[in-house]
Amino acid sequence: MESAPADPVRPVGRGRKAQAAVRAATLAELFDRGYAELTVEGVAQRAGVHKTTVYRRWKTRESLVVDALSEHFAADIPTPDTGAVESDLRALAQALVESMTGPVGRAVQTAMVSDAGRLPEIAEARRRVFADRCRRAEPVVARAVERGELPADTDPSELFRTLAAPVYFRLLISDDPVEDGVAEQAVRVALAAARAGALAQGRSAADDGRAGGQEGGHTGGGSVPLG
Amino acid sequence: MESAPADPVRPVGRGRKAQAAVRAATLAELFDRGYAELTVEGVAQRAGVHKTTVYRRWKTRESLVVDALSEHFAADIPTPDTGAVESDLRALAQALVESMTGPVGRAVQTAMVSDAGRLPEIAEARRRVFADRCRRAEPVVARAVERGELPADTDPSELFRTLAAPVYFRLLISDDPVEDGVAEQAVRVALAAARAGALAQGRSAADDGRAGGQEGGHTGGGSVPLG
Amino acid sequence: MESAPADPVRPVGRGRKAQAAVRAATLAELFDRGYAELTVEGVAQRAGVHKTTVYRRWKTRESLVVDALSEHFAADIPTPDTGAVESDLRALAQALVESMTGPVGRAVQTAMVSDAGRLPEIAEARRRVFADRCRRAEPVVARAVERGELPADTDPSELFRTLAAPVYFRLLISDDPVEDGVAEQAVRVALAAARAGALAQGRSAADDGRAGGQEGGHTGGGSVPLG
Amino acid sequence: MESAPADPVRPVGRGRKAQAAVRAATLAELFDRGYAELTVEGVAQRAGVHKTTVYRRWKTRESLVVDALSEHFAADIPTPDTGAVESDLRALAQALVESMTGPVGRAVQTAMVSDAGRLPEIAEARRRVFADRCRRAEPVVARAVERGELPADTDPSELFRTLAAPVYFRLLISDDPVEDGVAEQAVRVALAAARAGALAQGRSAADDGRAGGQEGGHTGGGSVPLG
DNA sequence: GACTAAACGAGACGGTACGTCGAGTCTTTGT
DNA sequence: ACAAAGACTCGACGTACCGTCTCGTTTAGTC
Repeated sequence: MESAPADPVRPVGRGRKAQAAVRAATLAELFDRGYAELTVEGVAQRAGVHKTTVYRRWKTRESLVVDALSEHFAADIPTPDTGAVESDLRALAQALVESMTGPVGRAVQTAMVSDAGRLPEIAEARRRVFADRCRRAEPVVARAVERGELPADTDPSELFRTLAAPVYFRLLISDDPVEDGVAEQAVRVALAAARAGALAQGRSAADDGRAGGQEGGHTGGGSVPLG
Repeated sequence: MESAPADPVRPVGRGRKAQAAVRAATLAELFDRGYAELTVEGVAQRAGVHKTTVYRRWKTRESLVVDALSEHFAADIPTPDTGAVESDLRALAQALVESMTGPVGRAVQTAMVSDAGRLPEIAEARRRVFADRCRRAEPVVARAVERGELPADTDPSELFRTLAAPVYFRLLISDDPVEDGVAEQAVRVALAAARAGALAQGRSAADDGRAGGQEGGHTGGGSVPLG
Repeated sequence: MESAPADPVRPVGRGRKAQAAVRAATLAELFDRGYAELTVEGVAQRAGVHKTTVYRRWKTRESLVVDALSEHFAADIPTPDTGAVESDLRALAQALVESMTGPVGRAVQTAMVSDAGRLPEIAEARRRVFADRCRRAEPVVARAVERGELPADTDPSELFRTLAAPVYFRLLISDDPVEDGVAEQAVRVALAAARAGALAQGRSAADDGRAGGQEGGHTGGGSVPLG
Repeated sequence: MESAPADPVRPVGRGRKAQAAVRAATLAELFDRGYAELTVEGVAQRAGVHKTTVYRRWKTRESLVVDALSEHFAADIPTPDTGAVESDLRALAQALVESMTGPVGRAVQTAMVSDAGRLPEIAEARRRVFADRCRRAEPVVARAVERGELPADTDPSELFRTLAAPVYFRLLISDDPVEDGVAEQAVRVALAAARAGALAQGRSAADDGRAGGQEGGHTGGGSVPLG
């Protein structure tokens, strides 16, 4: 997501530290003031760096935010294999909760659905992340079905959504606290639903049929006569 | 949220129409460009009105957004009473889905969790709305318990959250489409979970213990050394 | 200078009083804040009248100022005839001094050379006033010459200017006080100069030769490349 | 009047030229439109510079005007010593005339008595300039008295005022042309008056007694009930 | 250990938008 | 009919930040 992060040859020295400071400052400002109120000058000042130093590496305010976030929103959840669905799901849910508690995680998640989420790169990353995670749930479900713990037609994506939705809902939508019990509760609900066959494939009309277009997504679209 | 929207006596003339136009333009800009990129001049131009006319009634860009949104985020969901939990919940879920599909609903909901959600009034409203809706679920649950459709200790708030979370998740977090099946699916999941006793009161540590403070909420807080 | 000041028929009632109040308020604002800082709203408020009431009678801020001043800058100096030049001149000088001491006189005179003086009507009036006054000096000089008090070729205009200049200079240019002695001093100087033949006609190249053009007058002119 | 005009080290580059252009444009606008109609945007445009560039160096419209004028209103008149009063005074008068003919001089002088003259700095400068010039006349008078050309009690300040008044009067008050003969005429009048003892010290009550307050000066004062 | 080239601090600049004030115009309401 | 009230357009104010640019000044890696 950066010009040449893999090339450790040239900018090893002084620049490296400054870059890290700027990225950290960006996250901090994102947390304190939000994307809309984030200013390059504020970030620079917070990083103890001059404005031009920021602009030297990042063309725009947007790319700065994208870069600062991109370090974190790829922090991936592992695919658990504990031998039982319940503990598998618990591991998944706890990993989710942990990834979004703490200042950095919170800042990143909040930013992802805030106005920063309208940036194409962020929107793309968000979609990719959830697609990845849904796919990550597939082996878990497969194993559970083999073990006879879940119905054969259980939809992994739907299971993952059911697991993740309450966590995100509490954190980003309803401002309810996200505490330990939340993960446990999500597991219970998802498991009960899955066992009851409520997460069977094909029953949801919306399923995964969102191939292609995705017009009118989060980023809004053309002019709409709302009035 | 307004001085006297029901009183058509005084400001009937030119001002009334202009106000409505500005509010509509604000929502449209919110949808098209997002809160961060919304400019008063853009709104004014879109409303066919001069910038100072906007500032006459709204002190700041923020209050303009708050006012434009406040007409819609109180659009309340009715308390259904159809004689059966399933249809009650279906009515609830469908009302939710309907309230956030269509350009206006989408713009409002997106704005609520975007940077506009950091505005104290918006954050307050968001919390109030969900608290209201949770309370709205109480009679539904009570009747279901009476009818023996749900366990006696079913938590209405948790039920509502389980119903609402997937809808909001798809719309705002994962950018999945929100279609007809989504409401139905949410009902199935919530019902299965409730029947399985997964939504029993007291089992969730986070329960409703968020009395008072709610410090460190969505609006971010003091400076945090993220780096 | 007004639409119909001589017609006392119609606007006797409420309007009459309001007009006077506005005019007085205009002078007061002119004195307190100066022409550049004079605002119609300030005048209206000071006059206890609504802005539109001012605009009903005066098309522009400028015409308001012109009208308010025009009552006073025509307040003419009488042509004295006391039987001796010295006392004639003294009467003239004292009339001048009196016309510009006191708040109103001071406000009017200051306004005349301030930016209000760029208004064509004001510039015109100023020129007319001084031309009139120079002409007013003619009989005084004629009689003095007859009496043998002054040289035959004494220029009345020049005499008047010599009399008036120090008074205006102190009031408007050097901010020196304009007190009783000033008039007396001006008389002595003018008399001494006239008797010494320093005010003889034709000696001043600039004399009254300013017929016509008057390009580059007080009002400034076209664009000049000063840099 | 500037930070370090003699130090050509630092701001040599782009800034220097822009500053000069803005100052020149300010004078030009002052001449063309007057102080009251002078706008920062107009000045910026005329200087071929952006508005914010003007505001970067000058906090307000007023300080811009003050700075632009301050380069010129200190342009001092030399103290002549030609060996004879008449030629000394002639040199003085001609220097005066020259300093206020030509577009820049005219603009500056006009601005000094216009509404810009209400600015404290301008008023102060105006007073200081005339005080300086009066003092400058002292050695001229002293030498003339030694030579027996003028009465011993001749007041230098009064002499200077008598010399300057007609020039300023023609330029700023009566809009008469200021031509070559004017200086000559002023010298004749001043000389005649001085020789006749009309400029003796102590005879003018107002003399230099303006110690202290000087309340109600050119800058206007508190609210006065003119009506 | 001196040299070179990059990265940096500093800050002016053209721009866009902010939120405010005042000029004039126009419409509505009350008398 | 006219005056009070006030909403509206328009233009300028003075401010903050954006992103670009050009200077000197470190300072890191090389010779």
